Amino acid sequence: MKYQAPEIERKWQKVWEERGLHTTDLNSKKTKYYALVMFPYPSGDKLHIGHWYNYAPTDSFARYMRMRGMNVLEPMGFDSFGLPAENYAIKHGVHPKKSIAHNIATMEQQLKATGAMYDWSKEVVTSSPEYYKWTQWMFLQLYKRDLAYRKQAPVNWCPSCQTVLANEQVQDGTCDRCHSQVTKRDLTQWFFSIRQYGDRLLEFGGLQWPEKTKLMQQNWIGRSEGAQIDFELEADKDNEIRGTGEKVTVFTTRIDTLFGCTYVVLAPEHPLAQKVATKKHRTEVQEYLESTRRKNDIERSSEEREKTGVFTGGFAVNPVNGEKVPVWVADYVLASYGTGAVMAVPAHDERDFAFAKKYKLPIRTVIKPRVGIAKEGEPFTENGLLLDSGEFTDLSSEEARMEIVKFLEEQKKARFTVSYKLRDWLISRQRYWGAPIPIIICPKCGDVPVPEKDLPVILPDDVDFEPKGDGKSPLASCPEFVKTRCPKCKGPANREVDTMDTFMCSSWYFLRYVDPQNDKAAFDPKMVKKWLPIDLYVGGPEHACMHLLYARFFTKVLYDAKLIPFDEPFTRLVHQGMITKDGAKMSKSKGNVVSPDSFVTQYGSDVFRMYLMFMGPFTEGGDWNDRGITGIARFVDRMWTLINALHAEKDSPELVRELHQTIKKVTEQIEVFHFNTAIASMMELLNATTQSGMSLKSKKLFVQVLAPFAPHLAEEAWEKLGAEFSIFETTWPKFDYKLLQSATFELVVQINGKVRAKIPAEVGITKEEAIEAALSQPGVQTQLKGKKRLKEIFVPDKLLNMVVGE
RNA sequence: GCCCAGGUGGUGGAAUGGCAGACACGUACGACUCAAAAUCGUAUGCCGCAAGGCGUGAGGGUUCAAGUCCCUCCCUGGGCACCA
Repeated sequence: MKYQAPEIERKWQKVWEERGLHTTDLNSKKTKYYALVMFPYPSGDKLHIGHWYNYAPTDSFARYMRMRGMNVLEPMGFDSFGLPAENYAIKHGVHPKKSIAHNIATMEQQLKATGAMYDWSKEVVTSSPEYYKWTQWMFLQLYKRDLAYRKQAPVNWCPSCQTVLANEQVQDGTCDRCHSQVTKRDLTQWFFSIRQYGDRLLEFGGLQWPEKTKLMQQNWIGRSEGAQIDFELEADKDNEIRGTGEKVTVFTTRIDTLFGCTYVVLAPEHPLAQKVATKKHRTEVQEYLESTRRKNDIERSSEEREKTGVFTGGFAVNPVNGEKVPVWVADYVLASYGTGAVMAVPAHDERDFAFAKKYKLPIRTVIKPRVGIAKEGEPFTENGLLLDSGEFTDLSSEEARMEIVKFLEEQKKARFTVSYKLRDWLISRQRYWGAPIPIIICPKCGDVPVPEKDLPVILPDDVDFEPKGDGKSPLASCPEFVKTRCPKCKGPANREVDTMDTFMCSSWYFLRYVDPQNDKAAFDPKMVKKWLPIDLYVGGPEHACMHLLYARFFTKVLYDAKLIPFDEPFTRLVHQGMITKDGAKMSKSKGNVVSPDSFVTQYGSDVFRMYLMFMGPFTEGGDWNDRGITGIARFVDRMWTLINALHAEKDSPELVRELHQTIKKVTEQIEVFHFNTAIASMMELLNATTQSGMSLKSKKLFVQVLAPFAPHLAEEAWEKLGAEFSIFETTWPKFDYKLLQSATFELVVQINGKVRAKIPAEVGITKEEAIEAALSQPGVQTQLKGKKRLKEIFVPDKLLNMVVGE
């Protein structure tokens, strides 16, 4: 009798829904377990293999936790604002509101067909006014805490998406959505001060996160300890510095090399770059500043490109020895990092060295290796001992870094500081499909936040949302939206027309799931206290330095505002791997997309999900292969045959041992997301029953263990075996250590580390007995002929290694 | 360039320092069948008729014993990239 997957799956999905099996009672006294997957954005209208690969195994884990007695919450929702949804709408000539409603409806049906136990009563859709009202409220909380500010700055601009991008959304100088080259624009934009949280975001105490992800965030935050040093600018009758007492502050991590500084470099955007230029050099400097402004990031940071720069004519004074050094402007110095100015030490820095060589600037060695000598013709960039450095000579780099700063600190010419690569989070977007920024710009009062009682600031429907290439938000062309009154002075004012980065929506959605219908608050603090932080969060590693960082930032801000009692949102984080086709990422443009639908129709969702889990370790992903799925299909059919076969009277001790080994293995492997080996052990157990069959009692245990992996099959089998609905309300089987023990084992006999015999032996035999047994083996005897026995290594109940020599 | 992760049969992959290749795909042969498919059974790392030998990217080392630990190098994937 073949297992009829489609019918049976439909049957149980209906029963589960009717009986409300997947509706989590948030007020239950049972221990809570919050299992969450990163919610999808409904930009296409279908679930692809990546969704399945992410969601199905996570659901299996959640089902397992449920059987472990936890009150599991597994919610689902849609991240429906943003560029992908908007671009889809533009392409299909539909209003995004319509297209996402359609796509969500389709995806909901497909998600239900996976058989996952999502609690749809807690669904969240971020583009609904009921939701984005609170996203805007979040903005106001940050604003209140002085963590949101508007500033004119050079920002990343994607000419194709017609919007600015956060630093995190630029990859290799291109837009992470459309891969167009990103250019720079000077715009006034809203930022969040995530940099202020740099140090706290570096802490991962107690979090079960992949080391790799923590490292990626640490590298992205890029904390460096160093010092700022002030170089006074030499007054020159020819420049604008004269009489102003201006100074250049540089940032360095290598204060120990200060005596080797032979020039100072300003970034082209540095405010002093023009001022310091003398009359003679002014034209040249101006031209250089112009030319760098025209270049994009790629051109500016290209490795092959030679460094360029110009001498300003100005000089700065090295505070440690009063030496006058020339001031240059060069675009190898970044305006956005440190102070936008550096002291150049060509002898001990690769970049300064290359620049000094090109422009024939002096190179002065002030650090020597502790042992040996430095290589000729290249900079020595490691720590060492100081040379020709006045009273600091002979100190180690480490000591000198402390001493020199202390010395200059007394004269107020230096101080210890910390720099971060992390930049503040730019959240303004010049696009239509997002939550409007709740700010009113009043000609009298300036930026005024929209009062909380006036939220949400509704995104108008009737707007020509297609970008017109003027770099302005489409909302700017909607006077009904723009024209408003200032909440303070009641005079006429304009609304901010930019919308918020979608990452704002996803930075707090996990709080909303536990109280999704609340129209008085973003969430009920009692519910959040009970249900968060999230026990398990599963999603792709590509979010390491975006969503995951932003969500941590938001959580810390809400914690500081005493709105929530925890400051880390995700206790355990797991990344799924990527499914490829012929080694390549699946994409519509490559035409190598594998659709789950036909496989689900043919084999059922149980088989499909189990195959995805069986392919390899969950975190590794893998290459899709049509053929392998038959292995799982056979397993399911044979399982079904076993269920329906006559129950054996009694199981052999070996089969009982095998059963308990399987329970143990599956339990252990599921905990660490090694679903592939868990399934393999169930296959072994099934293989062991082909001759003997299985007793009813054992079958039930077997089916329970299988349940998280093949929920429909298990529920049907549970019924077939005469047990009461639902298998998911039963308790996960325990394995019995006593039953795992065997009276005999196979003694492995090695000679000089090579296996020469395997002897059945009784558990607990002594070394002497083992040697005796080994010597009786003909194979061992041949190997020992003419050799001297030197010693034996005996591993009880496992192995005997005989070491022999001539 | 820097920082991670990884390299195991024809394929996906498995192995707390203790039998390399579990489990599965594929392949071959057999059973069933008029036949095919499906199913079931047997075999399947490589060389060799065999005894045996060789095998976890390469080369060294530690150890009674190394896929696993250490060193050097090569390759693949991911992240960062003029961050001073």
